[in-house]
Amino acid sequence: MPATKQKKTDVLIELAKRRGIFWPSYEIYGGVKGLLTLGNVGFEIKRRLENLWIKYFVYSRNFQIIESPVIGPRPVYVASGHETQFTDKALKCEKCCSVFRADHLLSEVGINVPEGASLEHIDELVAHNKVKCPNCGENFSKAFQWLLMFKTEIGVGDPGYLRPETAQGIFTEFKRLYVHSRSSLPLGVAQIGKVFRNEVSPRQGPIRLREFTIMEVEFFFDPETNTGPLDEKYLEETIPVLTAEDQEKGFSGLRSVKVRDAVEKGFFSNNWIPFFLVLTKSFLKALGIPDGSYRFREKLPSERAHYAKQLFDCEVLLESWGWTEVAGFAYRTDYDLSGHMRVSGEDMSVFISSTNKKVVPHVVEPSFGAERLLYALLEYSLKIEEDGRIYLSIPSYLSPFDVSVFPLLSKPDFIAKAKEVASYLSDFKVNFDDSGSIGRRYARADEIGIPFAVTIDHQTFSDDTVTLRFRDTKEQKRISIASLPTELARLLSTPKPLV
RNA sequence: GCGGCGUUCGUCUAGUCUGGUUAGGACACCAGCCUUCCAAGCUGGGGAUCCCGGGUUCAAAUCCCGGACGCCGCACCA
Repeated sequence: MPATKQKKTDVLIELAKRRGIFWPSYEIYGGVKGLLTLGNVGFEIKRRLENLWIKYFVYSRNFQIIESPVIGPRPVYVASGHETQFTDKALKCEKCCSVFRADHLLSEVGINVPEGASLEHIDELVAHNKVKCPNCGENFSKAFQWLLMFKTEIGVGDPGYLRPETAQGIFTEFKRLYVHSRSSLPLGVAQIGKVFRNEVSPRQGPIRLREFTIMEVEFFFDPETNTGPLDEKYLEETIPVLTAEDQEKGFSGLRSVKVRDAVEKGFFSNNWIPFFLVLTKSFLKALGIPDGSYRFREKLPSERAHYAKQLFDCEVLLESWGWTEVAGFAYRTDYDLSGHMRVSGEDMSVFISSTNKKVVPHVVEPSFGAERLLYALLEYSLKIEEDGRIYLSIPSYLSPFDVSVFPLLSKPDFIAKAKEVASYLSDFKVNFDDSGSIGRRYARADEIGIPFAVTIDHQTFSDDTVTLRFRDTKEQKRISIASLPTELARLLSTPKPLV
């Protein structure tokens, strides 16, 4: 089948394996669902995507950014509510091995399971009511915890968990972080790192992973005094929204909402959420994800995480997986800090001088999935032309190399000169390639999205000029070697956030 | 986890139904020649535990059983 007729997803997954963007991990042992290895190319694109996120969500707001441990002791996830909320009690049939959620199964046969019922209590209910497997009618083995967090042991015998979100590593350090920001609110603290979720049955290839990278900000504020930004430029922005109300009426598209109107109508539970939505809009633009291809969907009460009072997902439209969550925006109120106060006994409240009150700060959390954004970026940059040419039209500042340097001919004098130019450009990440023909080298570079190519040709030897080729148009211009650094720096500069 | 379908060089695949040569091809890759700008050509080369384990058979990529992984539905997705 010609590439032009194939699904983008298939072309992209094939390209990803072939050229070192990403592939399933542990293939020599048969592979493990939901685990992915990023190759040389994928690693660099993801790292640049993370750096761009930091520029937008950390540096531009003067937030802190920290790195906390991946492993947490059990009390952290007792306080956060994950140990009870992120766990299901399950029953497994002794004969056919079907697994059921205990509370769902028992309530289906008319038995009410109290919140937080122990495993022993569930076993008693099953035995007393003679509940059998609905598949084959056999007995169940003892009820067990179906834990969506990966459990581990710290030292000998101390239970711990791999974090399912980076947030708790910020909440637990809040007292110190607050001091570091001169004991003042509002305060934003960001973190980028791996998180772990033991999904029952991950599907959707690179989209649903058991281990992935979260980029998130915990934004602490006093709901009484820090009511959110009100500058004109921000209020005049529009954002694509699908409201809970629309969804209940069966509407599934998006509507463009002016921030000022939504704020005046009190649509958002606080004014920081729309601020982060507008910032996200400008971030997605910098990733090359076009308007109309993403929306902010308000989650229905039944879909919300246990900690969230209001929750929006940012969803990007993908060819194979439809509207796909790439970011979440949660109003976590004082749920987490209060939880840690209760369990640890530490006071997490702060004193607000203007109101003369002690408050536990409230939190708004924008949280992004890096691998999903990477995938969306790749899918939207993948171009498949009629003649079979495949290239990634990645924004220059996110590409895996800054520039290629090629000799026009694979002859010693051309190669030596090309190496000299490559080393002159050592402030950039250079892809040097002298194998095959020049056309082949351009094609290879285009395929992984390298935006510019410098070619040493015959004229170079007489006047120290080279050709500079542009990936998307294949056009070339002649430029002196001496002016390359300045010109490349200009072409590779990153855009700035809208707000 | 359940049901259906699938898994063969780096990639895509032929072969499997109907067991029987050194598992064939295309593209990619490497070396050399050629080459004054877009995957050209010529010559040569390296590449496959046929997903894994077990069984049937004189003989298994091929048939049977179990498992892993993938896709599609169901369930699950704080």
